[in-house]
Amino acid sequence: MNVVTRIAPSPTGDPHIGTAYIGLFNYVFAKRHGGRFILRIEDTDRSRYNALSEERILAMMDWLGLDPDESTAVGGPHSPYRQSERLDLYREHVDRLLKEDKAYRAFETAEELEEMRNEQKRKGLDPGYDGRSRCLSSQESDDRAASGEPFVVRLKTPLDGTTRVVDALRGEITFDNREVRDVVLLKSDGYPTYHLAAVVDDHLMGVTHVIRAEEWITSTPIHTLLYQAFSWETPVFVHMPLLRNPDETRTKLSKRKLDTSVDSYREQGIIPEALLNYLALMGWSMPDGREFFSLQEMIGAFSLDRISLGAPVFDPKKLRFMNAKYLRDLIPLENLTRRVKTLFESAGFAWEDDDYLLDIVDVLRPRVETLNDFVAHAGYFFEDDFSYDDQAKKKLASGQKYLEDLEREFSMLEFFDYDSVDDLVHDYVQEQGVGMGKVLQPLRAALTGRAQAPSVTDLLVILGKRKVMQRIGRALSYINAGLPDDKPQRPEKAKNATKTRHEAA
RNA sequence: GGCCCCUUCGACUAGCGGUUAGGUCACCACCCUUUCAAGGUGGCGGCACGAGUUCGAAUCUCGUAGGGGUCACCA
Repeated sequence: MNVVTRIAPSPTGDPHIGTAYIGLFNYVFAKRHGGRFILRIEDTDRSRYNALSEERILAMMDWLGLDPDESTAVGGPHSPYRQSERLDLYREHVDRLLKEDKAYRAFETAEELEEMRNEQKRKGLDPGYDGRSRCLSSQESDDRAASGEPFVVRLKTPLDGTTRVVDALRGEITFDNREVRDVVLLKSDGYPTYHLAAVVDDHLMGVTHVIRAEEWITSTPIHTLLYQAFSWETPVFVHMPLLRNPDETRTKLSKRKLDTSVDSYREQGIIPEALLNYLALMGWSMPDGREFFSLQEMIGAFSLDRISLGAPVFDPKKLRFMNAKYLRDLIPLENLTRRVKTLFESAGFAWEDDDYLLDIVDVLRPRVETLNDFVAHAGYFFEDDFSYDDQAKKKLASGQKYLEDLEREFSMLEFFDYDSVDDLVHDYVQEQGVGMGKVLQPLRAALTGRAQAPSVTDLLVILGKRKVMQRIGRALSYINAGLPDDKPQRPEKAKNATKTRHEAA
């Protein structure tokens, strides 16, 4: 079987985590079977339509590396891939259902429907369209439509019996047809609803496997009935468990409870490899239990029977952990440095030699969780006029003598390579007869303005003799000036703080 | 509320009749250590409940409870 899957996002706002999640599984399933993966834009809701959204969804997929074989961007044999451009197709199919008496026009206004629901509520009945327009004669229906009266087209669902749907993960699910309402297929504005558009497009585009979120299970009988009405073969339905909010409610992922925008994770410095890997773990596991694997490895090992049906809670903490693991262990240094370089550039950092970056990234990577952390931690590698934080000041206060000695010692050191520097420092500490920390912590503070930073030897070597001498000198004059408080007491804003920081230098 | 789906440590999960119920995150302790990390070792902690099937159930069946989804001219 030639497998075809699709993802059908609605362009209504920020690219959603859930779209990435379902996209991943559709992509992987298709690739696993040598099939095609389609991205179709479901823009049939004009009221929620967001013009920028489609582009951002495409960009998200591109960033994740889930490249569709067919889409609004790359085209394909079933163009167009934007539902708003396929209106004639839906109209055509609705006409067919109308002609075959499998659907009917309904002329109720929004107010009438509202009233109907209120009455149902009063009587304690289940709410839902009661089929009141079913009995309209075709003559009356045609006349009223011809006269320009607005109408919708509804599916004529069976009044009794059951509809069986098969979910590949759950088996057969049976619905009583009385539970299935005469849903709207075509809205009064001429746009199709999801039900009609998805079924028509999935069929026309040759979709063989519909992998979507669990929330669609209860509308699957509608789709099954539609396939039957058209005498089309139904695709295989696979309903993935719904991602849940990390709070106590356990409701489906919502932007009010969690940041669900993929763009936002990207901006935070989460890398696509990590996000994809984390999402893969939501409901699926590798046969060998490995938790870290690439998209390619997932494709190589994927099977539906390893999907678990429990509702997975999206845990940003573990996502960050996985991201950190990728940054420190899994991404090759050169590759990582390329990505960090861009961020350093936009942070306004300047450097002469890219090898400098390689060293910085190398020592910083065990200490970061996101790409952005590199920028937050690397300032002192690029700026000489940094301020000293409170802890650093304390270290400096107790280190004047050592810094003076080391300034002298370093100045006499001819080769500033790792071994020479390391030997010098160790010899010096030894001859002082004190703990390493006594000496190295003030030195670290002098070099970085912080009490927490990478190994001092690494810092010395990476910064190089010139900067080391300059920074020790600067720290000594700062100590001599009595460690002035470089933070203004006045509660004014950042502008002043920056200015004062420079003055402190 | 009706209907539908789901149920193993706090979270993600392995398990597919016989296991001291395994791993990962988080948390805690210890080790390493010039700080912070990283790393190493260990710990805490779970089969929702009740019947039944079986020599034997986390695993199969039924029921109960709990959670979620869905009941739009939104997807």
